[in-house]
Amino acid sequence: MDFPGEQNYIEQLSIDCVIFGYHQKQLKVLVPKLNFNGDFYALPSGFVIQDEDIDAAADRILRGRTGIQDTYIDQFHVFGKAGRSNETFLDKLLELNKDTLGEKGMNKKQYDWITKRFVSIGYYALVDINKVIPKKIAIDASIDWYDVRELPPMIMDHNEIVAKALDHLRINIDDKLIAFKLLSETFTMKEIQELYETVFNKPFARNNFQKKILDLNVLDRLEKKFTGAANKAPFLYRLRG
Amino acid sequence: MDFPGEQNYIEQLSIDCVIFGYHQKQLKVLVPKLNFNGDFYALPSGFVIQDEDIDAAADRILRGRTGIQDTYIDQFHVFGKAGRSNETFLDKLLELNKDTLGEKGMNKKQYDWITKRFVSIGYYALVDINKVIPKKIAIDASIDWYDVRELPPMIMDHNEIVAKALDHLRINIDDKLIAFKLLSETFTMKEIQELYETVFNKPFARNNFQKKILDLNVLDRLEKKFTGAANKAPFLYRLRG
DNA sequence: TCAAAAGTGTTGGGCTTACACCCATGG
DNA sequence: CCATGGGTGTAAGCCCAACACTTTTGA
Repeated sequence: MDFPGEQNYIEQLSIDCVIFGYHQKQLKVLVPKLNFNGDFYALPSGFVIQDEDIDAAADRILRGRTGIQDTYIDQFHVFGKAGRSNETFLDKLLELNKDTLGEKGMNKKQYDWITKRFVSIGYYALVDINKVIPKKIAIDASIDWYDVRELPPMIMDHNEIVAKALDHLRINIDDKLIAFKLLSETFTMKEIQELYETVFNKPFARNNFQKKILDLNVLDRLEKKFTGAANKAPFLYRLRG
Repeated sequence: MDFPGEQNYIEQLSIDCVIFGYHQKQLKVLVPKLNFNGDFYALPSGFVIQDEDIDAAADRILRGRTGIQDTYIDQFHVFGKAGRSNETFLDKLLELNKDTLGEKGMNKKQYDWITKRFVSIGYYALVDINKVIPKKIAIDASIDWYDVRELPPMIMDHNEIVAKALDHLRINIDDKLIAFKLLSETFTMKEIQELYETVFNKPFARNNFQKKILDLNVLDRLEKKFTGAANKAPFLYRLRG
């Protein structure tokens, strides 16, 4: 969430980003907490500048919180119910922040702008969580990775947006070869499998899974990875190209 | 395309509808021609009223040109390139309609509103072409069904929008059981097959196709259809439920 | 009785799934 | 040499594509 200030944005149109990461068998979503009294969590969001492609706006929002670009990001759904507005949450926020609001610098004009009914384009991005140093922007009190199954209650319909993003991730993970975007540059077969098992919340047979992934013909097999464990060392792989 | 007049619409946000019909082995799209000098074709479009769901807006636009509601309609993509504006086409239109423009009633304020950069949500709908009597609205000179492969050049990126809608129709036709929406209430297996062959532009084996469709378990077999032809009469089917 | 088109059966190949076995590794 | 976990092979079953055959219809 951005306070629009004097920026030349398209009105009543926003972009919400569901940024997925993966770490220790958990699928994670990057969620900032707003820098106000009260526990307000909101997806990384923003608006579209007048002379900016919507995809570029989504990239910009992603980059603002992660520093990442050139990863997978795609629109997946438009959220446009009639009553879809920041007003409810913002009034609650204002109520809890009467005293400090002057400092934070939201004026009446901004309030009117931001509390209109909004149509939001949902984007989801997949990032290598190790490459990301989450960045707070002005309105963030904190920004952290949360397990997709243990998200805090977020403002508006943001929890639904994540649920729908996860649906689309599942649908597209095989067709668009996007799973690898969640892993480091090199990874073992077991790591891919655990990622799949996390995303789909079900086990896969080890041998058949390996066959399926290798049959995609998009991985290069690299050297073995010696961990020191008393067992056969797994190969490392890397996405080709 | 609608001239916004005094309506309370969301600015810079439009909805474009690709309305598919099917007739005589042709997949058709409903395209109005604008009531101005010059050959301006544009998809049925409109804007979102402030207190209206975007889905309701799409329904309203569909209903306005077809009278149809309660059919399949769904958003499929947002078109939001930075330079996406009516200005180029509208200036050409104005140039060709200098003399009559006063009558048509577009004023400067409306011109400014309509020529801004627009983000458009693409919807596609599937209708039973026999149930539709295409309706001209004020700005239409005519409205007709065109073979999806022989569309006239349309304004802005509308030809691309149709191409993308067709992609989504192909992707969803099996999963969402939407093909039947393009047929009359009762139909023969051959008619379904011809529809599929038209949509995918390739032949299907008759016996295997029948098996596949019946295995969906969504059709009721009705009485036979006697056409008077000197051959076995095919069964009629109807979508169950 | 015949041609045309609809309905149904059957076979083979490819892909997925389940089970089994072998191999590398460090203690 | 053993436990552990990784890599690979194989057979069964399912799905889909191709071919074949039968049935119905009106001339």
